[in-house]
Amino acid sequence: MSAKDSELTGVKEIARRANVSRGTVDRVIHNRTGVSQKTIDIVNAIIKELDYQPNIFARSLASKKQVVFAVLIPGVSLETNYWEEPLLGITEAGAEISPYGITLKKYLYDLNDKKSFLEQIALIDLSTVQGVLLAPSFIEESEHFVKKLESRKIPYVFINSDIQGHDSLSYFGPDLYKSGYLSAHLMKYLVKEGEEILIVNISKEIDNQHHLLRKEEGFRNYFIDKKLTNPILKIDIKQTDYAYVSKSIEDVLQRHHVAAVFVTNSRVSTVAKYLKRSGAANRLLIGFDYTKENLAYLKSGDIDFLICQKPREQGYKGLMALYQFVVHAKVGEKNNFMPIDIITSENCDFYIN
Amino acid sequence: MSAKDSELTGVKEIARRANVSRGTVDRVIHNRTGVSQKTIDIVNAIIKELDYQPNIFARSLASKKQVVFAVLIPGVSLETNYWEEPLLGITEAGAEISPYGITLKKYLYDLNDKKSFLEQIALIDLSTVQGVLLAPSFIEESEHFVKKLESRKIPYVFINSDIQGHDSLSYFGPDLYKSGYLSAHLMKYLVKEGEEILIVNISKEIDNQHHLLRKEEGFRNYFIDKKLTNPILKIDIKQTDYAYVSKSIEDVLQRHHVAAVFVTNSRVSTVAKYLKRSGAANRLLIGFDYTKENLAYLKSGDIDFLICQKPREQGYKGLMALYQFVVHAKVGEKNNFMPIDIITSENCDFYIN
DNA sequence: CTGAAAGCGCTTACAG
DNA sequence: CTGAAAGCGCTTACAG
Repeated sequence: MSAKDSELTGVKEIARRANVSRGTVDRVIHNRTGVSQKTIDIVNAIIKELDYQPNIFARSLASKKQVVFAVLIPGVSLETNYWEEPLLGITEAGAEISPYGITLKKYLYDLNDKKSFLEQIALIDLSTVQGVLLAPSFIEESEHFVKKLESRKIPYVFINSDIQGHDSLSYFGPDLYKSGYLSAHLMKYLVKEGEEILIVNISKEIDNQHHLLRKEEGFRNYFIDKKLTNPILKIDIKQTDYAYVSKSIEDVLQRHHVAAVFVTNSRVSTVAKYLKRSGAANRLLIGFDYTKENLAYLKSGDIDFLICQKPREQGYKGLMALYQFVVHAKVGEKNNFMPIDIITSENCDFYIN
Repeated sequence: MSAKDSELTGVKEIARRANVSRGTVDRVIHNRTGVSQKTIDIVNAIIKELDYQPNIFARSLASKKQVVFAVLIPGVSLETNYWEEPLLGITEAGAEISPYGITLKKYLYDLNDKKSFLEQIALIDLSTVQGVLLAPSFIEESEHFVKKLESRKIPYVFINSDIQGHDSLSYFGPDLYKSGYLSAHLMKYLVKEGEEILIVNISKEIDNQHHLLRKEEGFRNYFIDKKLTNPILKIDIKQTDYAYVSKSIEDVLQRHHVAAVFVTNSRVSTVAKYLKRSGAANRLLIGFDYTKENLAYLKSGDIDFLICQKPREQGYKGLMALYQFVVHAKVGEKNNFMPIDIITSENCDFYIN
């Protein structure tokens, strides 16, 4: 009956048309070895002609293969609980896709310790992993790692910060440059002409590619673009403990009359603590991220603005993108910049990451 | 071999233990008729004991049933493109779950026309629908409709506004009361003691259960809670065209010295237009939603604050909740209140719904 | 009220 | 390099 035309799809039909067995079609579909080039070409032509879409239910049912994704991000540190949020998003997405046979393996490193990053990488058995979600905090080491992934054709997604020039599936995170630029825009409202502004980078690992520097660049360029004349000072603080940070800030403040401070990451609470204790809290203070400590200082008025970029959503969407690609062969946008939220003491109670 | 212990799961094992056929187990699982109570009890006991989780791949593969969800929301109207956003979120979620055999049928009604709501409902063939996502804009009519859904055991999810006391699967949308309350909190910063404030409700269909009134209530209660003495006026405008709205506002402004205006929905742009034209734009103005028109008036300074509540996310998450329930039998949170975003001319460029 | 058999669209050994 | 057969865990008729 011609009604059977509607069945003209699927592996069986491809096999029929190509005059081969279903097993051979399967081999071609999965690029397995042991098929003559001639057969490969014939089968592929038919696949294309039919616009064949595999039935993922049947596929998953038949191949009892588990899909494993490795997640490589910082753990929560003493100084900041920022990474709680991305992890929550990742866990949420993981729960959603677990019915489809996806398993997550989490590798948490210490943001203050490059060695721990390498250690965690060493723990990942790439032969058992179908995709990687990672925050490439240490540029050089990350580049080395993703090259290894590329050579094994394991897809990977960046979150939180990006490394250009690599073959990542996609990126979910802030537009670092723009978030610095927006911070400067806010700053403009807060300082008067000619008043001095201090940029503070706090991280044990500031090399010349560090993502904090992208924010700084955006910040500075706003002032250049708008032809503003405020002097901009900056310090790189390479220890993260309170004693060291406060000492560093103190040094600058003694020598300069600083009206406003811009801290390029979530460690702004450490600065707020110092300003408050030293009685210098009337200085304006802008920083990043909705951590517990930052929130407290925001509410007490010691931090004026926090810039937030949906850390939870970064994790959620990053993992989903990996899933869509690996399971459904769907490729989404490569660069996915999160909205830049401005949090003040007025709306912070209503903010959800 | 005892290694086979690991297979002790699935329909086959249940059937073996219950001494019945797999067909009978299937009947019990799906509450189909034609099984003796005794058999039902035995099988259910074993299901519970085994904590049986059906394999959704096998299920979908075997039962070629398509799942259809009906989506009942307002279409874009002349006065506001607000509903573009929820629809985008719904479409996005729909694309994600379409590989799992889910189809969407969209029924768009006119927010200004109760009749169109009923007409769209009449178009929905409930016998072909496994779930409904709806914005219950007209309370009474919605209640009638969801009662019908309940009697047919069709699950449904509310977005944008909620109706209490019904058996909805869940709600995704603003906490209306709180968004009014927050608006008042903002308002407090903007007006001086004793200055008059005007509340404006604009809708063709304001009955005494209308969701705009919940926002008004929140707004008023803030002033009561904080013991603020500002006189609060209010008008209900039951036509949405510019001529009518402007006339209504004009009437009030001539008789009262109003310092600030609070419009309880996205039609704030109509008010902004009037205030601007009449040269009264120095009055403070707060309203709702990130529509094209509102954005323009926000940028020009005629609207001071917009309250937004993630319309796209409402649609996306609402549909996903329906999917999780119908396909995976997963029940999520019942009440899902969206974050309340405050948009100003400063951060509006970075806001994404 | 119940069972036996076929089938959903793939993949996986195994045999050649 | 290729094919025939069995099987993944369910559901669907059909027969009784």
